[in-house]
Amino acid sequence: MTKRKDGQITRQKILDAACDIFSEKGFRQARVTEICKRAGINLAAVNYYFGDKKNLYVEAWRQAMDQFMVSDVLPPRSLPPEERLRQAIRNIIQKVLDDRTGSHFRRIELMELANPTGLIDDAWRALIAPRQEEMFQLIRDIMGPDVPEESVRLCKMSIINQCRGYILNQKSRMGMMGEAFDTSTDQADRIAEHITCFSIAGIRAVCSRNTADF
Amino acid sequence: MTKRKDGQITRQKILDAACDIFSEKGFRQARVTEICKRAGINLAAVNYYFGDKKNLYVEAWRQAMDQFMVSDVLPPRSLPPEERLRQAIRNIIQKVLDDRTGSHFRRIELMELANPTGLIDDAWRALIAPRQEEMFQLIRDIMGPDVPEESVRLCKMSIINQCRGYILNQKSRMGMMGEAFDTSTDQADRIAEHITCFSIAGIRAVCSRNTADF
Amino acid sequence: MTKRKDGQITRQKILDAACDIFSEKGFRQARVTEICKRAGINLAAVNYYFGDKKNLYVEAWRQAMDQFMVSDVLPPRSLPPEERLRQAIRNIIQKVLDDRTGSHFRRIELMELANPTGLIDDAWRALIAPRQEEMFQLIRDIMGPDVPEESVRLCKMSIINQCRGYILNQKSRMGMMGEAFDTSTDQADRIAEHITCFSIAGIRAVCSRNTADF
Amino acid sequence: MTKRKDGQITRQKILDAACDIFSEKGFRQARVTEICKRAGINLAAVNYYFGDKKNLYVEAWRQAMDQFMVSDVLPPRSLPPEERLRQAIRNIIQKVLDDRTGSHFRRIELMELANPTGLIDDAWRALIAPRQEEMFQLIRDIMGPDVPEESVRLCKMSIINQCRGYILNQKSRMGMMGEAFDTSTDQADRIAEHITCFSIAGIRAVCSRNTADF
DNA sequence: AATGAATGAGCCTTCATTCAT
DNA sequence: GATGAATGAAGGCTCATTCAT
Repeated sequence: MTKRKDGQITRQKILDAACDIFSEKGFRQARVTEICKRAGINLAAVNYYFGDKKNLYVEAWRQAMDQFMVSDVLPPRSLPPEERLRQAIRNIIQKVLDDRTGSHFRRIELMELANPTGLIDDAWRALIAPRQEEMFQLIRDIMGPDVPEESVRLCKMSIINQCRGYILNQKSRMGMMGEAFDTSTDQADRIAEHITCFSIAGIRAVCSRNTADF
Repeated sequence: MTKRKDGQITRQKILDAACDIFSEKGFRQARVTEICKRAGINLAAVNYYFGDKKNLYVEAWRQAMDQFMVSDVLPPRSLPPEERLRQAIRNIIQKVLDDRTGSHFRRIELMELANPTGLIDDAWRALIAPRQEEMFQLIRDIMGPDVPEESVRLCKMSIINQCRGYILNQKSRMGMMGEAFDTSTDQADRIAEHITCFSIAGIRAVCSRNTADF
Repeated sequence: MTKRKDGQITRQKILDAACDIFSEKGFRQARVTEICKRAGINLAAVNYYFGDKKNLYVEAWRQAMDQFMVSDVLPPRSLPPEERLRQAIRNIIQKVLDDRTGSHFRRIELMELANPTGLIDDAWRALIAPRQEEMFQLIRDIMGPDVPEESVRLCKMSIINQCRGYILNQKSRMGMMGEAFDTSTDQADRIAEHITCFSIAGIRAVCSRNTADF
Repeated sequence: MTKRKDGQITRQKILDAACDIFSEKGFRQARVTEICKRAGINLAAVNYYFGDKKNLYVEAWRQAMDQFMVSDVLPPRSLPPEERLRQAIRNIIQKVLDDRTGSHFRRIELMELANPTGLIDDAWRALIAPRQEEMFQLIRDIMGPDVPEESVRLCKMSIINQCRGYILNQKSRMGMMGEAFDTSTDQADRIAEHITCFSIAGIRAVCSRNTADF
């Protein structure tokens, strides 16, 4: 019994280390050796528990996704849509700027977008795509039913892309240009508030442009 | 036809192939073998012309940068700032969505942000950072002198990040969610127009929020 | 018999093969492939056990040094200095002419002198230089305190160089000029005796020349 | 006519550079590229003038040998043998310690002894071995006709090895142990004088030991 | 007479994976 | 349940050599 428990603990340590490394370097650049070293376990254990690197990646991604899902509660529909958007954005940004497990999901997602392996496409489509659909609906609620679908989609892209950008900024000194953003919680809130304010105005503008056009 | 060509031609073929592969896969994941195969030359020629992979990367990046710079004329300052922003965004988006050489620069930049090698930081700082400064000034012109610098920076980030996101979408089927954006010129213009409209409204909102604060 | 052995055994086999090859060909000209072939192991095992070629070289040198040190007991100080010199020279020559592990240390040292890598300078200074200092003292004991230091040093060089020369003779047919020295133990003793006799007389001559000068 | 002259000049430049590099690094560690760079000529010229690296080595060696021979006039036989030995040793040491062309021959010889290629064995046997025979005779003249041949040979080895050692000392900081020998002409004379004094005494000692033995 | 261009062979190293215990 | 040992495949780099002009 205790033995099994140890096994699960070891497995978990590998998974945690894998999340760290994969989110930091992406699938290909991550080294199995490095993951094992960080986990403090034997190199062969990866094969023992996960078969191969690819499967470890999928499992790590699944864990990151679960951790993300658990804490990613969308704001209650009773709130006005703008307020729901505000909370959603703050939620995203806080996790993006969180150096701990909070950013694993978003970082792996980004690495996968930048350098696709195709290994997690299916899981992504099954579990994450619906979330994006919720974001779509949220924006649709703000814009009203009359604007064409493409406009809603473009607004959704604008918001998601604004948030995603901050992942990159954490990874490279290049993006900074000496503008040392400090990523404290306070800063996260200021960024989130900015994106919210910026985007709500953007949405409204796109909205009225569309209605004006027709 | 001749077996020993001009040399500059061969060099150029290597460089072009390198731009393709590096922008597609990033420095580490790019294979010198693959670059040579695409260029139709011997593996050792890379050493002959460029010394090593690192230097080839730097040279490829330099070429991508030159190609980018040549066509990246900022709008004349005589135009009102909003119009200049519109043109600047269209310029960026068109090149981002251009499958040919136009997107090399932005793609390599993205790969470098996601997986920094540090090899091009210096060139980036020297040549690209000033461009970002111009974008900063452009937004400052729109916002006026009274808003705090952080607000201007955040707006700049919002715009750049909106544009950058479309590079990711080109690389992965994941981001699409079946929303097959066609990346024709027409589509590029629609996206650019959206970002412009969205962002100008965003900028103004942030602007008035700031002045209201004080 | 078993396919997976103790590991230390394999490590030792690599090390022994490395001593052979490195002492025969020097660092640069030695081929890791050849070492592995001689050790009967896979090429990648070098990386597994030693990291890289440089480190294997350092470890091989260390082993050669240890084997050398263990049997390199200086003659007891109770003996008259001439007798101590006689024993020291015999000790050196016997190991120089020993085709087995005995000559590894001196051969690698020679290769390093002829084609320095700099990889073993530190270990050399720490462990071997003091030995040379002992030889210096031994000669100083013979010469007495009045001769200038340079004379002692030159005598030390004369003795060491006489011994070293026989390493060269073993490596090339060129030096032989058809004078097939057989390197049997008997021959080693005759060479050692010659060098001793030759050198003691030389030392005394230098000694009296110096005292005559003053 | 002038063209041919240029050709000879180029050929000579290659040869001089080859002597430098080969004597410094030995055959295998010398790089054709480096030789050409030092000669200021095209890489392919080596093949044009010399066919391949091996032949260039042989030719470089031949030139070094010629330069050596020209200046290596043995002392006149009219002098007493000890004086002839003194001059011969000074001759060797001066050239050994000469950083310019003087040391090429001895250095290449040493590298060949330490790491034989076998490429110059024949030339060595034909031209150099006789010189060693002269040295043998010189020592024989000192020792007289009664000592066994092996004793003469061992004395010859003692002298040659004493001289050879100083080549190694110039190449590695290791051999020095902080005893910075300065290799000025003055120093060369002191070393030569030491070896002479040391060796003549040594020869005599061996001599009398032998006669005493019989 | 001379050279720029190009190549092939070989080397060291990395790394995921497999084997035997 | 877990691990130390070992390996094969592949990558980047070096370098002497060859080719065409």
